[in-house]
Amino acid sequence: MRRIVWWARRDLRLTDNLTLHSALRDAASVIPVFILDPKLWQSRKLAPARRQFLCDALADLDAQLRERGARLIVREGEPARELERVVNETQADAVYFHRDFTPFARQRDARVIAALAKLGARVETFDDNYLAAPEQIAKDDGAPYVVFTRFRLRFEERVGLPMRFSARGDFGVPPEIASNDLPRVTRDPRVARGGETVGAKLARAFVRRDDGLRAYAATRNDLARDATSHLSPHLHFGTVSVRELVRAARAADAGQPGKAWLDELVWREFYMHVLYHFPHAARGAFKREYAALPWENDRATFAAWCEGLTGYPVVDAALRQLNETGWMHNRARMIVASFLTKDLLIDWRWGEKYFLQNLVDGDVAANNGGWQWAASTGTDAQPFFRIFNPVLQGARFDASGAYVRRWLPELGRVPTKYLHAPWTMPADIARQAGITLGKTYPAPMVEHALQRERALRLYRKQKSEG
DNA sequence: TGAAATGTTGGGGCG
DNA sequence: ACGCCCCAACATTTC
Repeated sequence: MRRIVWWARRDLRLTDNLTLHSALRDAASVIPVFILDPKLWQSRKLAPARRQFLCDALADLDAQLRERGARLIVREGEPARELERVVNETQADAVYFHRDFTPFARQRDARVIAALAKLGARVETFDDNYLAAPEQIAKDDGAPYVVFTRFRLRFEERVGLPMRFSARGDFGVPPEIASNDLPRVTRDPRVARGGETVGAKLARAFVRRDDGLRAYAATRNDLARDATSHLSPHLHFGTVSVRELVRAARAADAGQPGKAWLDELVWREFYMHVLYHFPHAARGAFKREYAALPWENDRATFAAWCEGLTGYPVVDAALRQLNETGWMHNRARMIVASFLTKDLLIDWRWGEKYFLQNLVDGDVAANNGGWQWAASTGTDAQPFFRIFNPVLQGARFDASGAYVRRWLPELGRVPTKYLHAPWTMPADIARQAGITLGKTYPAPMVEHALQRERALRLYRKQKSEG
């Protein structure tokens, strides 16, 4: 009787899961395993919000498996070694898992495949959490794409309406092997709940609601409304199926706004594609002429950015939102990234790392792509002279000031007119609003106009020197 | 998926 | 009536 280990990673769901579907099809007994890699799990830098979301997802997965008479085996340790053990203990014939394309994951999986080959266990991998495999999209000459609009054209040619893979079948009798308890953390109610059950509800609501998918193009930049889908952490951990999302969005026939949202999924594909084909981008600038930009990298300045103490309200509100909830509005991500790189002259990789550690949806490929876009070092990035003005961005995308007031209650009584530039407030109004710059709220740590000029000089010089 | 600088136009005030 | 200036509004160019 055939036993197959389903090594669950970033596919923590039963619905429309190609790997699970294949295991149930091929085996009389399927053993779901999740491995906590101490390299990630024990890292002190891993934000509680991320931990919490993953714990939710594992608990939900286990609960669903129990309804099917199975359970989730949780192990902690080096993946290759733990899988060897599981295979030995269960006498499994094969291990199935989906491909993950980050450099770290590819190395890890190569070790796993080598270790299992020695044991004589069959390994099969599947492409599950992207719509297209990285090899599937290429120019006519076989080269990978580096420009989004061309990538999208080819993507639309090659990727139709995705299939659905059922999880029909029997898991068989759960093996009597050791499992760690499900990891638990103290829940913070400000952090989004994880898990397939929540993800499915969120997806359904977003596609159906009038202010969801149908309004996306018009509302997505409104910081206070926060009308984006919030599905990114679910996409990262695979607690929703990206194929299911495409089917649902297409079925909703939401016109142009729906297409704008589907485009965001294509960006996700594009950034994975780029990282896969250009691994050097994981470590530094995709555009090599910007590999050695002389960043100032002042540690105290960076700390102020992290804590949301820059003195620019829209920037500070965004960082506080991140620190308190593990989430940041996408428009705000662009604003703070522009500010870190072009106003504070700090290496985008510092910000990239901070995001990856603290965002619940922190995803190597999308995060790297986004930061390189903002820093103008990436594929199809914004040109270096596009520099966001944090005051104007605040006024445009948080016109009512509700976003800033929500995350910076100390500015609650500042009139909207001055909210995004409190240093311009006349003394008597500041007194009435209870603001003493430098005390109740920081004075701006840099002058935007000045820093903009410095950034322009820096990039221009670097570009000419190659 | 910018912003600032610079250029152009046209209406109104004024001598 | 006319030229001149000012400047807001809009357009274009530049970074």
